[in-house]
Amino acid sequence: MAIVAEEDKAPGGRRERILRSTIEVIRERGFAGTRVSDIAERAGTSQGLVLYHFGSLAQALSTSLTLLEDEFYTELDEELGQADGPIDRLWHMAELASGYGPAVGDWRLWLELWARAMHDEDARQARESLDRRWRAALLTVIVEGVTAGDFVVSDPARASLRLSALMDGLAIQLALEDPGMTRATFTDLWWEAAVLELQISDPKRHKPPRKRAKTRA
Amino acid sequence: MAIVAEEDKAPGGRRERILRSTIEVIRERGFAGTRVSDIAERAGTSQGLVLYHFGSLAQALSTSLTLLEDEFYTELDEELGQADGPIDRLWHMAELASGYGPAVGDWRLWLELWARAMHDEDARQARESLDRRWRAALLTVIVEGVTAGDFVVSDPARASLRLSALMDGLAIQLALEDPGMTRATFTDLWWEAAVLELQISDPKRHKPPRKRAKTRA
DNA sequence: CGTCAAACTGAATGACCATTCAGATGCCGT
DNA sequence: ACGGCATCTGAATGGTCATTCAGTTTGACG
Repeated sequence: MAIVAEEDKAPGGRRERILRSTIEVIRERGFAGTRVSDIAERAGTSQGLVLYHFGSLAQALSTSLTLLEDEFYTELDEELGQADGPIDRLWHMAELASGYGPAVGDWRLWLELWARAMHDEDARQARESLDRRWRAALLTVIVEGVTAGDFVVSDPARASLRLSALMDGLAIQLALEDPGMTRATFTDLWWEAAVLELQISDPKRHKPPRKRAKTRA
Repeated sequence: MAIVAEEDKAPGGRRERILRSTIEVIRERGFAGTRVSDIAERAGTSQGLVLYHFGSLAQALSTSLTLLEDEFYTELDEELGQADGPIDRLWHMAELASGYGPAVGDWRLWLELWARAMHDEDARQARESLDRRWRAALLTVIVEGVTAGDFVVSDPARASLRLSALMDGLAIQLALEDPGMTRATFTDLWWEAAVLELQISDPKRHKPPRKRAKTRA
């Protein structure tokens, strides 16, 4: 009889489980604080297996980054698909970024990634790719809105660059739990800037009701 | 005859020298990559001395943070004292942040600090204090400008929060050497946002000539 | 000079960890 | 039932540090 721990629910088997655990540990302890033994313990396996699958801790860390990218992309597409119309989609992005989903708004992980990107090539690429993707999504929404006549901007690229930078900046305070910064303040401040920057003429439909509240892992 | 290495120019003796070296090493290798031996080597002393003065690596790291704070404050006051009038002062802050001076615009160090702040109490306090100070300075300038009639803002606190967040966000790209982000773009994008946010009516005196170009350490 | 404390050194010491390894254990095809 | 391969384990192994320590140098002060 094969012994199957009840934790083994997730598809993908042990290997993927280890990757997920790796991300969780990084989130909690940071890249620098992540040990092979932490990962193994979290995944419910032996240290040996982690190394068996990934060869080294460094490899395990960077492989987990690509899993993170996948989840980011998936979440982004999925969530943006639900909104219709530029204004709605823009609002949805603000919510996502404020920590709504499991991957996109996971700012503690983001801070870790930024710091690591300065010293590690894989991290550098991962963050650049993630960032590019996010900014592209924002740009798309903006262009869409301009076409539809909802937004008025002279330079959409500039606007998306600035609005995404603003998000990052606000996110730092959010991640660091700065007194005076909450998810609500985050979306509030950002949305106000967006309204200004994009000259949103009809921002009446501001706060559509939230949908699900679950958070994976 | 006392042997004085020519490096010993800096006042404050060995102890302070070690702290400076510590900051330099953190800047280059990050908190996680900083070893006692790196610090000792950089400072031209033995490992033993580092521990003699600070007791532990962790203590050396956090003590160096307070030196960093001091330099930050000094630089900020000094630089802001040079500008006159709110618009000028605001522009000066943009320049400072873009990496003009040695401490304030040292964004790689900032990213390191943010990441460490999530796991280390001393770092958390240092960054919060630094951040508070910076935002307070910005707020002061804004209020000054409102009083003088140069700016028009309904909520100065909100404005300063948003403008400093934007700086942080742009700074990330600068620190990470994102293609398409330079010091010039940084000040450009930020200034444009400031003009919009503060309704600067007379932004004619945009780019006063730079002064000195030297960089400490 | 001589003494004493502070500053300083460099060679142990020992802890912590990634990595290796010798071997279980399960599984699949025959 | 059996060979063979992938998966998996836990106990070594060894390297990399922070930290300790026994002792040397320096400088101030009598």
